Amino acid sequence: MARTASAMRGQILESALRLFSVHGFRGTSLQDIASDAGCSKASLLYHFASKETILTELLTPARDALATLLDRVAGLERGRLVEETVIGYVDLALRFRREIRLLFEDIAEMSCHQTLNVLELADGLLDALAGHSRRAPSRVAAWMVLGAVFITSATEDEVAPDEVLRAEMIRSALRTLDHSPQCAADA
Amino acid sequence: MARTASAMRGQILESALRLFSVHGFRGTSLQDIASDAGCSKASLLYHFASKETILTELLTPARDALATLLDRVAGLERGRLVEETVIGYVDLALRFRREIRLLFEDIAEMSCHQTLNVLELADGLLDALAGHSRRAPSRVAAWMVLGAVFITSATEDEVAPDEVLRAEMIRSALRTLDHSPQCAADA
DNA sequence: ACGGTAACTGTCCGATCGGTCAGAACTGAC
DNA sequence: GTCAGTTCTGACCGATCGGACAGTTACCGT
Repeated sequence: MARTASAMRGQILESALRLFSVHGFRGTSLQDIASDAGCSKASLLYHFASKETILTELLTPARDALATLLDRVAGLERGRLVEETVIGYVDLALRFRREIRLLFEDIAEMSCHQTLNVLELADGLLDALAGHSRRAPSRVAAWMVLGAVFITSATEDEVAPDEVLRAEMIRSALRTLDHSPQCAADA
Repeated sequence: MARTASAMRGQILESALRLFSVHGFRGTSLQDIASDAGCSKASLLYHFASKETILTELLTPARDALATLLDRVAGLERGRLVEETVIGYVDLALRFRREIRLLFEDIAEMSCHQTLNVLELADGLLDALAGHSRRAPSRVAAWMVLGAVFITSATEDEVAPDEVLRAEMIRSALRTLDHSPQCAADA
């Protein structure tokens, strides 16, 4: 074939991003990418030094964009700081959706394929968090609480002692859901 | 050796959970688990039918606990529903921390080891979201927003059109941070 | 003491992976 | 047409993985 270098490179990156975001980095082989991109595995390694080089090249734009955002808000006073950061972060996350998805590797795959059908449970949890509401704001907020608690509890660095962490997570979650607590502090 | 069956099984599960939560499922080999548990790889497969069986057995308690929670809150009226669900979910997440961590596989590993030092950026983002505050409530809320936006934007099912999603994410995030918006709707 | 059974292991296997390499196929400049 | 240089590929390699299996060891009821 011998197309121009940049064309094949672009095709490879596109295929890689798509496959990575579905099956994860480890779950996608060079052969998978090659088949999808319509070239040989050896051709991949002609254009990219290694599998990891492909990943790096895919994530670099998102990384740079985040760095730029942090630079931009660095000098702001506290009032504007939080707001600008939030807006910028949300925009970034939406722009680099597939890149974020690939970071999750195979959480989704693992959840689906397993004997334990976690998906159904997640749906139930989501529904309860949204107070059975089907309105978009409630659903979005429910998703956010789901993710927030999930990630925060997986945090490695000790943000706070467990008791404080628990109390703050509950309060923040109820705030996220715009739910005025009735007796949030009970066990 | 021939210890009692349950003792070796327990040791294997313990080693597996620890290694999975650090290096991820795919990133941990049966040999790794065997070495850590102090037995042969063949011994693993005597106690467990396959690698995946180990994973299933590890996740089952968390799955069951979540199912129990959903059952318990199923009949509640809306006022109590949200609150009980949030508290129950937070407690579950903290109780099954390591299980959750293993679901993330190697996000952490990927972030660290790469040329792009994402960790430093994440710290910066966290700091900005917390409005430079070092107080625990602010830090926890910042972590929650970080995770919330991250996961919500990775969502596959269309919760809402992108514009709605964006607006709701921003509003919810600011609510989570207990930040009264000054002009949250601007671009 | 002995035989059955549960616990355990060394060794091997096929599959798959990321990566190498020599050379074929194609291109554009002259 | 020729030829240098780029692009691409089939075939191969070593490593590693999950798993199979026959055989060994330790335990225990009788």
